[in-house]
Amino acid sequence: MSLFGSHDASAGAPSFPAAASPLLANLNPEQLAAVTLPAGNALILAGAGSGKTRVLTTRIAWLMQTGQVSPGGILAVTFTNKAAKEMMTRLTAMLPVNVRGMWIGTFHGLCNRFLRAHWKLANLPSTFQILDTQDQLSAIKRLMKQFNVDDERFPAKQTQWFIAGAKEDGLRPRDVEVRSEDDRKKVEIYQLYEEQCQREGVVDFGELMLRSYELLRDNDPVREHYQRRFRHILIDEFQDTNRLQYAWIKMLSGQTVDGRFVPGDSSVIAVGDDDQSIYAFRGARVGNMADFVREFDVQHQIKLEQNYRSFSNILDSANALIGHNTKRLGKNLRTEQGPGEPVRVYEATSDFAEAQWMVEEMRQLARDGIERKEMAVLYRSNAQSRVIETALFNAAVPYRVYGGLRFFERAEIKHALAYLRLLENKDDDTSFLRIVNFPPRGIGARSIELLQDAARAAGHSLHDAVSAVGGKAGANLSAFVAKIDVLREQTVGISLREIIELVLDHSGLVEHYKADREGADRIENLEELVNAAESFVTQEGFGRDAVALPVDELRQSPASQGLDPNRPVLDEAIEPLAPDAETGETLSPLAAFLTHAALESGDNQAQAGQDAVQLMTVHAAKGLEFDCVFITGMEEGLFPHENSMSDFDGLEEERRLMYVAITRARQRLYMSHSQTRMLHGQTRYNLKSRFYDELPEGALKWLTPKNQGFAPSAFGYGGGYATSRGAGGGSSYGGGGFGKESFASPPVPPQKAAPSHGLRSGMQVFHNKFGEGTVVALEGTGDDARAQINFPRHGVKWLALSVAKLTPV
DNA sequence: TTATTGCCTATTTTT
DNA sequence: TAGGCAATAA
Repeated sequence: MSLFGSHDASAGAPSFPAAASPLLANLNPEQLAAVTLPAGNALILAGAGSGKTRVLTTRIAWLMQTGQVSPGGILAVTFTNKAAKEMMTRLTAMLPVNVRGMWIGTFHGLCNRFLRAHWKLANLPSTFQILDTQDQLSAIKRLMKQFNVDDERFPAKQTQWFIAGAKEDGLRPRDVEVRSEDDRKKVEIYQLYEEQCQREGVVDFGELMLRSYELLRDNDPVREHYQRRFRHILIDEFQDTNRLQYAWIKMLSGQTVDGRFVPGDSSVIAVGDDDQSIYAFRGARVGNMADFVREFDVQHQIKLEQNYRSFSNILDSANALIGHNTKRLGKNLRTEQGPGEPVRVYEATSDFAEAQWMVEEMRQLARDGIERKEMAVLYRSNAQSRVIETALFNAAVPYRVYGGLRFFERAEIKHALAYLRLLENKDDDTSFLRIVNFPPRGIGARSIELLQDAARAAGHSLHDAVSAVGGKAGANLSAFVAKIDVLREQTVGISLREIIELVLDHSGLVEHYKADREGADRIENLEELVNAAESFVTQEGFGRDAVALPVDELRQSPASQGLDPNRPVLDEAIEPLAPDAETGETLSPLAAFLTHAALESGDNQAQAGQDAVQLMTVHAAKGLEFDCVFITGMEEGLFPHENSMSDFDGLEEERRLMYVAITRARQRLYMSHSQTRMLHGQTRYNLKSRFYDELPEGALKWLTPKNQGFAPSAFGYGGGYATSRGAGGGSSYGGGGFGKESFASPPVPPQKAAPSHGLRSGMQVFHNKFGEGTVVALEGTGDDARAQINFPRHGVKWLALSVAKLTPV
């Protein structure tokens, strides 16, 4: 196996001369090698800021331009809709190709498209709806109530996690290993949930993947068709794939013979960065990268290590930090840019002071001509944003917080969508229940219970069981169902926009929110929904994701794609596979829009485009870059997060997270921590993050004196703090070429007296019964003071300091 | 049936 | 501290 490192990148000599295409201009040797890889499976290890997306799109364009594949022969998978869109935009800019007909999208988007085309074989109704996480949870809650499952013992959230996890591992209820009574119960609920979904014609996210995986697995003609068709498969963010996604890729690109996977004729290119794997907590398996190399008999591995984003002080910090991880494929970023500014480190006395300092620093940066949208504040957990927001708000600095509710997740939008979904699929009980009594129309819990009983008895959906309920409840319910049915009839033959306007008018939603004095925003959002639908119809040609491919598109000629017709296209001879076309080949605009809404939850904040400081979690920052980055809350227990500190893998993931945070910065990087912090309404005293110790001293500049950590002799606490700005501290600012240094408000001594117990997190203590342990967290003062201590032998415990006898070691 | 109070919990998140 | 959710009173 040849390893194309930085020095012998040309060993991956393209079979097509580089000069032949302007596409290949300005690629570095590694990038060029990756773009022009010969057919075969390959792994591209793409470091942060190494031009990964460019390589990926150029590869696709090059393959098509050189006639090695037609647009229909490409399968490109990304993790987010944003990435897919970006890829299509860039591709369009490179080649006059109809990207809409191409199979470029997220795993879920592509699976949806596949299932829409083969709904019958997949045993789904043609109108199947997609449950998002919220819908799934409420479906599970409903089911558990119906079957009287003890929700103390089996919290709905946990059950949801169990089901989603099983599906991600490709396990149906009968495949799940049962090792306890609780397991048995959970599997039983899983089974019931599946039956409920099937009855209602809905699929959750995991089901989209699993169902299409199984269809490929069990249906030879279908599998063989797609295997022949997708000659080039490219997967982005491979380190984030889960077991099922990996199995899905295998299914599309080879066979398993005698339990052993044998790669097929297609070329699979996996692009990823194990150092940026930060989603293990939700099922991502970095191990897929190593498995891929082994199982796909990878002949070519290329490392993209040239970084085009950051100065070397920043990169050196990132490299040094991630070097402390043991489980790595191995990679080192380098840059041709100079050292740049040092990484600035600041210790504040309180989270409030930390935010204050940051605001001042930002003002200075702004005066130096940095745009606010080029400044980002990163934090480990969302709760940390509050103080920062307050400080920014008080200083009248515009800011934008990422995270929180997205457009299609808002309650009013979900209500409106529920009406629309019910028009499309009357059996969707989740949607039915969401709106039977919203706006309130006198249908309470009792009526709904009656209806559910009737539905269960008759084996009907709630919609169909209404006639079986008598009395006043029945009358109300009938009125509701009649309203829906009338709406459905009225929507025939009118545009999507008109359908939505009709529903908004007749559902009473708008009226309801008008009566609410805080409903103005919600009405605005509902109006925005009309706009969203409108632009969906016009821009997206409704339903790139949702529409089953017209048969013709499967065999577009190169000429019709705007490509050079003289180039040989190798896969033209594939017989098209007709979609299950019973109800026509395309979905109605409404159905397509609903799919779009479920698969793409939309932006989380509308006021984009404004020049505002960007606030987000480190996770949310992945894939983004900024001129200036502040990493805040660099404290033990926060970053690394306390819940991750106990096990080795958890800590390594925290370190990767830190690595992601550092590599977001182009020019300037700040890190800060605080001596005290309000968390959950209590003051905590955290030690500064261990990650500081893993950074190269030479790349850092401490704006406040570097605290020596906590010397046992200073057990009386507070030793360093009040004086932390002491002699000569923090004032040695070299004014770099970046602008003037600023140091606005010096740290203020803590307002509150230091706690008398003198413990600090990170300290080693001794307990008579539990032995030696490490202080993880502290809270409260006086008699209420408690310490959370990790005892290697007894686990993590909270101890009241007024009771427990602890001695420092 | 609806409004209110009180309790509980509290990483990271895309599809 | 604050938000979400469920039991409780009107």
